[in-house]
Amino acid sequence: MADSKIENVIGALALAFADTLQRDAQAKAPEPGPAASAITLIGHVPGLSIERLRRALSLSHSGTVRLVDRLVAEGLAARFSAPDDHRAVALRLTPLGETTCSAILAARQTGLASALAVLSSEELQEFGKLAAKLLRGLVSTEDHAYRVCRLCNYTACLDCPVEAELA
Amino acid sequence: MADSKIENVIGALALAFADTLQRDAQAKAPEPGPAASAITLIGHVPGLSIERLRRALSLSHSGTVRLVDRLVAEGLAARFSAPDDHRAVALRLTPLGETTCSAILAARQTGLASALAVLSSEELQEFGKLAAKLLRGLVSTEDHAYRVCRLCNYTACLDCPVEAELA
DNA sequence: AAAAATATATGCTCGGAGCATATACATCAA
DNA sequence: TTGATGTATATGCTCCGAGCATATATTTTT
Repeated sequence: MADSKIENVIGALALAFADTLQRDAQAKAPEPGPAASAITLIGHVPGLSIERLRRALSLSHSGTVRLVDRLVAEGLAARFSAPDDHRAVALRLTPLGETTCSAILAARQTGLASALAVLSSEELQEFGKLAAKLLRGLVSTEDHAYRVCRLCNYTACLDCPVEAELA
Repeated sequence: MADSKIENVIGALALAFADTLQRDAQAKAPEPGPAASAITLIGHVPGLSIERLRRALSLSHSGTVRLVDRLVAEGLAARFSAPDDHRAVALRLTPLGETTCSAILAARQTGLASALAVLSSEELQEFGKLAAKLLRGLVSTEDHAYRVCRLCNYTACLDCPVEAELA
């Protein structure tokens, strides 16, 4: 099999996976777009600032502020003043936000698992090993790491290759 | 390695790959969003109708019509009446559109190749084999196939697993 | 031939996203 | 301490893509 063909197949698979991942996640979010990622990120990093969120989501500053406005209006998140830097906002999920976050992660997990079900256990292990190697090669900065892991279920990702690469 | 962790890693990798893929592709397109996919799809399927394009891009009808309006206004595509169905529009790329299409595919290819460079040749073969198996399991309808392959370089994808699955 | 379905086009409105700007706080220099 | 610069957040303004509802043309079905 020629390399260019392999690259094509991998690219198509990545698009397909990312599509279903985002579709499943967004279906449980209050609105389409980056809201689902914002919720899971805040859920994983309580006290996250708007600026870090902005970089993780690759949005403009005002876009991020408005997104947070909407999340707060929906009762999913709340603003606190950051203890260490009084300019910054510390974002946290409300109990309702936590529930939504769990629903998003569960939906994402279900979709992924069913897409991977065609692989045998050995194949899944092998695929995961190579995926981890690729992931380590991709992530360089902390901002990029937040971006890549924006829909991850962190409780399931102890010993994450992204963290390993940054450390 | 627990399955849930493997799924997490694979999901993150898919997001990361899809991100760079779309970023690289959109950088060569006249506008962000689905324009890059529209151009490569029309490039691969000359005579494509707006309705098929709509389904491949998961847009509304009016959104697709307006997108095509813009592509035509930019001189990248042209509308013809379809020979078999006089209701339908047959879309084709102009020479300028072909150039843009090639640039998009080349940028996508470059980004993918560099992301995959950390794998050895054997690992790449193995990863591609498993990716092809996953892809075959994912694609069911022809519309979905167009969607999955919306940024593929079709000339590099002879004997594509998606086509194999549909046949 | 009439009715239903399909493909495209367009007026209208909504809402998310960015730009420019304003304010508050932090940090560094003198 | 004070002043200057940089950083974090907020908001008025505008633009533009996206969907809804509707209209028209063509094909298919009855």
